[in-house]
Amino acid sequence: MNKKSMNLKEFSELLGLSQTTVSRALNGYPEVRESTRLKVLDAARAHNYTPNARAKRLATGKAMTIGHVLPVSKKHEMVNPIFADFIAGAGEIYSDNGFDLLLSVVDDVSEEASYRKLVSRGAVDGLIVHGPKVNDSRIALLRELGVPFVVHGRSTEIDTDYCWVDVNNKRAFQRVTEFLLDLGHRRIALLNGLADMDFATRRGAGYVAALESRDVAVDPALMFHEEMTENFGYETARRLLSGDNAPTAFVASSIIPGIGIRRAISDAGLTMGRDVSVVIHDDALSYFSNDGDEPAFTAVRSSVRQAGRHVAQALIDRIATPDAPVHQEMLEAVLTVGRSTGQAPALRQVLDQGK
Amino acid sequence: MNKKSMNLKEFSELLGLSQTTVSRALNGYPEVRESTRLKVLDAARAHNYTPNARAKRLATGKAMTIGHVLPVSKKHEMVNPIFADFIAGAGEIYSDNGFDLLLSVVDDVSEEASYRKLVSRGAVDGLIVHGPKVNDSRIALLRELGVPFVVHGRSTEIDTDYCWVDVNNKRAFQRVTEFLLDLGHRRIALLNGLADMDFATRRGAGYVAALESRDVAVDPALMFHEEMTENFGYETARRLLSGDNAPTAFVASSIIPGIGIRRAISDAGLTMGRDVSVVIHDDALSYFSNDGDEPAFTAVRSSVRQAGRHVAQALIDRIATPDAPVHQEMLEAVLTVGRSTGQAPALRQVLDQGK
DNA sequence: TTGAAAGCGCTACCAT
DNA sequence: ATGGTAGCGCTTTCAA
Repeated sequence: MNKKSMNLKEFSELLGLSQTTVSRALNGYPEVRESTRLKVLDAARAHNYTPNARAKRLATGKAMTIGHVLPVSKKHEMVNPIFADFIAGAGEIYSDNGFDLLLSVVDDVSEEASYRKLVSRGAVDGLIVHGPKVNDSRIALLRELGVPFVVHGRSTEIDTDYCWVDVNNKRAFQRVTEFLLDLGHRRIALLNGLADMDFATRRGAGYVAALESRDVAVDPALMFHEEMTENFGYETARRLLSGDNAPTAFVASSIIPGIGIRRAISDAGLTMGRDVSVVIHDDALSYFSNDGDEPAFTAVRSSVRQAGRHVAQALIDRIATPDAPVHQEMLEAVLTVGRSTGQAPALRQVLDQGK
Repeated sequence: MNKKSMNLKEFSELLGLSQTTVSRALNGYPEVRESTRLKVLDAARAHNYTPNARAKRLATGKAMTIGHVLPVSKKHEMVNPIFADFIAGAGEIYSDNGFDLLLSVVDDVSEEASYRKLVSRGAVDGLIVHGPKVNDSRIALLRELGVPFVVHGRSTEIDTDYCWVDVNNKRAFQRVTEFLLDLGHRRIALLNGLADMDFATRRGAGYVAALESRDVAVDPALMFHEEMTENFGYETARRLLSGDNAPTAFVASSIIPGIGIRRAISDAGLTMGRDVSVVIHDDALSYFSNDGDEPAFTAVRSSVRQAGRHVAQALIDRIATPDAPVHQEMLEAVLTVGRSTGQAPALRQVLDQGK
C-alpha cells in the first residue's frame, strides 16, 4: 500500500537523462533546452515525481522554512485568537513562495531556548517574533544568532536597527478615546494588556493623549494593566460598575477581556450601547461590539491576517537579501464603529480623512 | 557575526572520538560507556553543538514532523478561533516528543493537492485532518498515500476503519436543547454549520432528538445550515426576531455567528438572558454568553486545547506503531452554563450525573 | 546543452 | 565499547 516514491536516480534513468539535467529542468535553470525541460516536467507529472524535501534541504543548506514560536502558559489555557489569523495571513505568503511554516509551541518560560534550538538545528531560515515587550531580549538574541527575523510590533526601548511591522496603536487608541469623549463620556475605563508589552504601552499613551488634549483628568483608578483574560474583563468591569462614580465607557485591548466586560454589563442589568459604551480593540482594529452595519469581529480578524502577510513578506525579502535596508513598516489601524451610538458615521469619516 | 555552527565531524575530532560514537552518545544508544556519554553531552553543551536537523532527517528517512493543513477561503477572511487552541494543544505534545509542527495554509480549493505534496515531498511523517465532512474524500486519499493520520472529528459515511478523536456532539446538543426546553422554551432556533460538515449533522441530530423526545414539533424554519460567519448569525437572528412567532432561544454552533446573534438581540432592544436565551456551542463545549460563575469563553478554548493533545498523541502513537489497533476515542463534551437563567445549577447537576 | 562526481551532515551497518 | 564507511537524495561545481 505504502508506495515508496521514486527518487531522482530512478526518475532520470527512466527518462534517459542525467540527474543533473533533470534537476536543472525541475529547478528552472536556463541552460536546459526547452524541449528537454518540457519532457522532464511532463514525466514528473505523469509519474508523480516530487523531489524529496529532506534531501533538497541538506544539499542546498536551506531549510526553506520559517519559524513561529507560540509561547503558551501552563496557567492560562488561552491563546490569543489573533494568533490564528496572523498565522493564516503569513502562511498564505509562505505557500506562495515555497516556504514551509514551522510552528513551535513552547512553555513560555523556555521561549529563548526554543529560538536557540530552532536555529542551531538548522530547522529554519528565519523567525517571526510575536508580542514584543517594551524591551525585548529576543531581539539581541536573534541578532547574535545571525538569523533573519521580523518583529510583529516593536520594542520601543531597543535602539539597534531591526525589521518590524506594526500598526499605529497609539493613534488608534487616541481616536477611539476621542470618539468616546465626543459622545460625552468623561469616565472611560481602559483595560489594557500587561505593562511590559510594547503594544500596551503605546495604546495607553494614545488613551492618555486623548484625555489630555481635551483637558479631562486622567484617573489612574480607571487604567488597568493585566493579562488579557476573560476574568480580568469581568471582574474589573463588575467592580467598577457597582462602585461609586462608575465609568460610562470601556476600552478593552482585546476581545477576550471584552467578553468578560460584556458579561459584567449584562449582569449589572445594563444594556451595552445604551447605558454603557464599549470599544474593544484588537491588533490593528477597534470596533463597537454591537455594531449594526458590518461584521466587526470579522473585520478585526481580516485586518490581522493582512498584517501577517506583510510581516511574512518582509521576512522572505530579508532572507533573499540579507543586506537590504532594514524594513520598518507602519500599518494604519483600521477602525470599525457601530451605528448603535448614532454617531458612527461621523467617526468613520474622521478616520477615513485621517488616512 | 553569523557563526556557522560546527558539524559532527569537527565536533567528534575535537573530542578525539569517532562520529559514530558521538552520534550514539547523543542519541541515547545503550552501547556507549556512560563516562563517554557524559563527556560527549558536556562537550556538546559547552561548544553549543546541535546535530543538524536537515542531515538527520535525510539520514534517518524521517521528517519528525507532523503536518496540519489549514484551508482558508479567499472569500471569507476568517479562521475559526478554535483552530489556534487545537494547534496549541497538539503542539505541546509534539514538543514533548521531538516532533515539529508544519502548518500548511492553503486555499480551500487546493486542499487535496496540498496533502499530496506534503507526503510526496517527504516533509511530514503524519497528518491531522481537520473539519471532516460527512463523507470526506481526504480519508481515502491519505489511506492511499499510505501516510499515518488522525481525524479530529469523524466522517460518518465512511465505513473503513481510521483513527479519529471526536467529542460527543450529538449528546451535547441534545442536552443543551433539553435544557432550554426545561426553561419553558418551545421555539428554539438552531444556527448550525454547513450541512455537509460531520459535526453539524451530529449536532443537528441532537437538537432534533431533544425536541422529539418532548413532543415538540421540529420547525424547519428554525433550523439553519450555513457557513459560520458573523453575518449569518446577525442576519438570521435579526430576521427571526423581527418576524411573527419569533424564537425565544437560540443555539449557535460557533462563537462567530454567536457574536452576530448577540448584536441582533441588542439591536432589537432585547436583553440576553432575560428576553432571549442564547447558547453558543463550540467544539466540545456549550455555554451561556452571560455566564456569571466562570469564564465561559476560556473554558471552551481550554477544552479544545485538550482535544488537540489527544489527537496529537494518537497520531504519534500511530507513527511509532503503524499496526496498532485503530484508535477511536470519544471525548465527553464539557458544558458550562450561566447563572443568569436562574436554573443553571440544575443543568450542571444533570450534566455531571450524565457523565 | 548535457553529464560525472563530489559533497551536504548525519545514521547505521559491519568490523573490531 | 568504539571506529570505518556506505549510504540518504539532492545540488552544484567542473568537464566535455
